[in-house]
Amino acid sequence: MINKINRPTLNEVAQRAGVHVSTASRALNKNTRHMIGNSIVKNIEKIAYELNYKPNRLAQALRTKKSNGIGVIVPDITNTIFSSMILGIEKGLEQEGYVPVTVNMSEKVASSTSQKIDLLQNFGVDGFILATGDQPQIDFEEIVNSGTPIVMLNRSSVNDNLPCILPDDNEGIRKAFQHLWDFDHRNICMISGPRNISTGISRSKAFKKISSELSKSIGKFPIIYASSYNEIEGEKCMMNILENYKSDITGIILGNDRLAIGALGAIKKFGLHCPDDFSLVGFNNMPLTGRIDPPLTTIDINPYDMGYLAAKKLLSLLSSGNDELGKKVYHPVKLIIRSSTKKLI
Amino acid sequence: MINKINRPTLNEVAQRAGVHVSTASRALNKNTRHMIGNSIVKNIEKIAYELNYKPNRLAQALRTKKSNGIGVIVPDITNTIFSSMILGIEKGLEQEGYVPVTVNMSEKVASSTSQKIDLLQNFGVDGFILATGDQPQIDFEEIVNSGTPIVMLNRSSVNDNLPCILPDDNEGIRKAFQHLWDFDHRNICMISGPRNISTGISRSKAFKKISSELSKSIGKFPIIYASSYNEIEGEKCMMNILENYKSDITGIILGNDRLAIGALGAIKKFGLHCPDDFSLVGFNNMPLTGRIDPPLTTIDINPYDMGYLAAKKLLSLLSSGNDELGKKVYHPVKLIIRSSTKKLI
DNA sequence: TAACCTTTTGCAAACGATTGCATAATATTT
DNA sequence: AAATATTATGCAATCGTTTGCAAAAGGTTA
Repeated sequence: MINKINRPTLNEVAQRAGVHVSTASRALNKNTRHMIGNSIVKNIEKIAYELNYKPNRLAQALRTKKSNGIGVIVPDITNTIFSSMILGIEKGLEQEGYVPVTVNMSEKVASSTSQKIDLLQNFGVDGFILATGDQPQIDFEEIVNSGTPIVMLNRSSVNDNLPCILPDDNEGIRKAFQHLWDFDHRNICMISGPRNISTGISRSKAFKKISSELSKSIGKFPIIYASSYNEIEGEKCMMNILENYKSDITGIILGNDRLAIGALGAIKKFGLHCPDDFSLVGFNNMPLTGRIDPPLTTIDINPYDMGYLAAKKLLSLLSSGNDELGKKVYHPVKLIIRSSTKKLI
Repeated sequence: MINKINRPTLNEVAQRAGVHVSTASRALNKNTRHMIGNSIVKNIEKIAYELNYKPNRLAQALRTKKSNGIGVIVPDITNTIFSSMILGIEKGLEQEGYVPVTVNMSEKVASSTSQKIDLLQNFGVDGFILATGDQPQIDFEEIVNSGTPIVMLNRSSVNDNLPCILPDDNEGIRKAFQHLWDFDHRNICMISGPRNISTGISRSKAFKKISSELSKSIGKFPIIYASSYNEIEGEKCMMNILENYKSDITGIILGNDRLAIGALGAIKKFGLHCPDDFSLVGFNNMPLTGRIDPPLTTIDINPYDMGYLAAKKLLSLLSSGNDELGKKVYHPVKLIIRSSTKKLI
């Protein structure tokens, strides 16, 4: 019923130029242009331009098995961390003519991730960037089981056989911890993200490692695990601390900023004050964290750059097949000191 | 060099079943299944399942000129308003097997929007949802100039010949205004979004209309235009008010929440207080606006629902060709009263 | 001038599905 | 039983590109 636009085809261009379609194809393609006589190339180019000819990517993809599309899977597009990553990916891909095709995992679980991968494969994507947040034990390489290259973003692969771009959680937690330590805090606790999410695991692990290194047995360093990465959980966990550890704890490192925002709420509700009573350090440096009360000290992970890097890594995999950038890249993080931390008096 | 997975083709399925590929095609297609003998259909289905056959969408799209992809263009994916819309779109499309292919406009301008449209058309998308933020005078219908249906989201079309889903800006501003009025504010000003963005235009227009209706010449109702929708501009505009209108103005309606957050910063810097000295009403109900200091009174536009609606509208256009839902849909908005507004003493 | 390269172009087969048309097989009517 | 209608299947073209191979045209060498 709805008839689509009749974009000019290569055939039409060829006919106007009085040549065979294959000649036109070669003339318009950088790698085969040299096979065709110079004046003919010029003529075909002129006609293609006049007709505003654009190759049909579907037909190209079908023939060449190369779609110039990259499948991107993120857990939640409304989380600015991930949307910034997508922006970086888009930027990184566009120079080579690739386009990200993004799908969202929102509420669904493991089984559905492979469905999404399936869907994207049916669209003929040339590669994947997976920033899924779920259990690290799923082996995506097996799911894709083909030569289609994969880059993991913001999470590591199950048996380290896929390249990945990760925030340097270890350094981030170290900087957060050191910052509190420098402010004379000795009883520092962590409200960590869930144990079934890769960053939840790595950040709490880093906390354990660094606290044991730095403390030399002075101080207490409990970890409380939130069951998900949101404000409500942050508030709940902070309540727990206020009720059980109140007398000791003065410094708190949060698994991400959303937990920190929730914790801030709990402190306020309890009639206490940040940073006077508690110093808090978040993670991620989400937008607006500098605008809340108090402006949050946090770890900046630069998700845009991470996305950009992931794109570049994937492109290098696509062109060369081998990955010059190394398997695992820990992306540097920065401590952003604002007003939620204070020197202990 | 990289060899893609050999997904089973329809031909393979057909061969195993001992039938011709066309028979297999018809057997697997709902609309043609009745043409094929029952036992053969069963057998083909069984084999297709065993081989995990999935049709190659590229080939399908090439043949049928229907890709099941919907092109979505948004101005900024990192803005939660738009990412929520995308989520809604995704949800709305998925029941019919359509998938959104989203591209971002970020820094680029008009000329580039048509480039993106071009790109998406080369991917063979069946329809467009355009949530671009730029000048309303661009006629997208002309750019697409074909039967490909378009739905505008969050902005209206140049000559009202495209269906669109818009937040009910008029109602939103009315509710904001009425709320301040009920709190005895009589000198109410607006810090509006830029004049070259559709919501900037419609919201300031609504403010003018409602202020003149409601005031009966009591009070002052100036409008200040921000040059873009961000915190820095909000701060700048608020500074302007603090310096020039300080003595009169007590209520302020902001073009969006980001402007409101900036304004809040300016008030603090000036040593004044919200809501004691100024009552502020934002627009959009962005995440976290309930967590800042003070929690922001704002207008909720429910971008997820808007995206969902846009998807449904597009689907109805695709299937029937005519748009039962009406050309222009104003999506209802809600006043969310928090703590940035206060009764004038 | 014959023999042999090079360079330039066209032919036709792919890629993996869909679909109008023809035909074979079966069922129904007369 | 013949004629006709119905149902089930196969054939082959098609969508718009790309690409291996063949062939033609022109140039060089002996």
